[in-house]
Amino acid sequence: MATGDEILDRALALVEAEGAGALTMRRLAGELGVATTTIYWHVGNRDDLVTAVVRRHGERMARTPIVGDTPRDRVLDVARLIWHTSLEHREVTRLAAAHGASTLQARELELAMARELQEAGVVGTAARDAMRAITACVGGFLVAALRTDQPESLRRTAVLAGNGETSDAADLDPATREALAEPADLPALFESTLRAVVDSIVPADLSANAYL
Amino acid sequence: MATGDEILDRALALVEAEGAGALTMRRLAGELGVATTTIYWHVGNRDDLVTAVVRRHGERMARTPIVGDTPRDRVLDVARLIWHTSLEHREVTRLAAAHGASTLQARELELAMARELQEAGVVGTAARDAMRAITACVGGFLVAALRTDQPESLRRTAVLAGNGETSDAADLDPATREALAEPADLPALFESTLRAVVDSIVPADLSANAYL
DNA sequence: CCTACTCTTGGACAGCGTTACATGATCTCT
DNA sequence: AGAGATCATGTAACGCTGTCCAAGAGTAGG
Repeated sequence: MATGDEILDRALALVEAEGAGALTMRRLAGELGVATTTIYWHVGNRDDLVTAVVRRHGERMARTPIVGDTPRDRVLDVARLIWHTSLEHREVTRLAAAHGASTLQARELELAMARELQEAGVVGTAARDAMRAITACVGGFLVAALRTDQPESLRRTAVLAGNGETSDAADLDPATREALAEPADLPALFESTLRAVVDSIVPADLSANAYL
Repeated sequence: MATGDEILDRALALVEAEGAGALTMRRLAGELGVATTTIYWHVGNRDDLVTAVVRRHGERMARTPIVGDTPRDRVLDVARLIWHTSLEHREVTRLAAAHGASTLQARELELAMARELQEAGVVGTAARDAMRAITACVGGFLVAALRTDQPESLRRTAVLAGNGETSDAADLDPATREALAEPADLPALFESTLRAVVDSIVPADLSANAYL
């Protein structure tokens, strides 16, 4: 009746619809009209469940074609793709992050990035280091972006504006203080930072295949 | 008997000694030789507790003096300081991350960074954007570094090496495949990426105060 | 003395992941 | 066709979690 695939699909739908916190064994079982233990039989642990859900989602994420004229452009595109899809399915992203399985979520896309790097002439340990640096940045911006829909008190704007003891930031330029109190344009910031990082790895010269 | 400060100190010690997962209301109460409800009376929610613990730790983090000849060097130093101290107290970092309170943890140091940026001539929204970009990268590398002490199966090396279905990565250069299977030198990678990001914001020319 | 306030406690509630065990269904082999 | 193994599910419990309520101690002040 309830195959492993059905369970995973339902779990994914549940997460997307009601947030990562809604994925509990009992809840999922109820959703499927089945006993909790059935999930254990088919999928295993909750850890296994989450891992499987994240992996499945990661495979779906990688179905978007990668565009760009030069290999370097395509590397950038993969990074943007991770950023976009992760934000689009933010609840799954949150689940993956809480589980420490973000790498699993982006696995397919990271491999795609490795392929594009290879076309750009970056292979071996250099390719690995490039990927780690780029994905680290993407990940960092992602957690920053995901903090956007959090209780106000923990948002960067509130924390840095210095609620309560305002004395800390007293020696800052008023313009800076004011700027810190309102949110930044994270997508734009992501784009420019990403370019800086990629440039430091895949120089723009190489993008035209001049040296290949 | 049990003041709020004592509770927070004990909680912090507990987290540092036995990990973020050990911070439970009952456990902490037992540690203090006190009923669980006492914590609620003094500190409040568990959310409040974690927030307070992270904030307290954040204040302690900011006691290290910032060094560097030029403002730009000091910006770099603050970023490295966040990186170092967060790794040194990784359990608190983990707790903060799980709580979405990383900003709170690094608040004091981020403000210090704002001060150094100001000295480098970066103010207003430019300063805010610079901080966000830098801290996003630091945060990204941190979550990557913290993944190091995770169960093997979720580590990047294992995930990307493609356990199970090895077909996915088949079209990659063997050298790249091999490199992906073993860990990168994250601290070195962090350093170079950080420099790239900071350079894109605070040009090295400015570091000598030539334009100020 | 009695009241008011601060602090602490024990005991409960609902929810969580997980397991041992029993039950029925399905299939296979003789 | 009947016996037995395997698969698939259900019941009920264990220990853990955060949280809250009512009630009790202790200590001041009128």
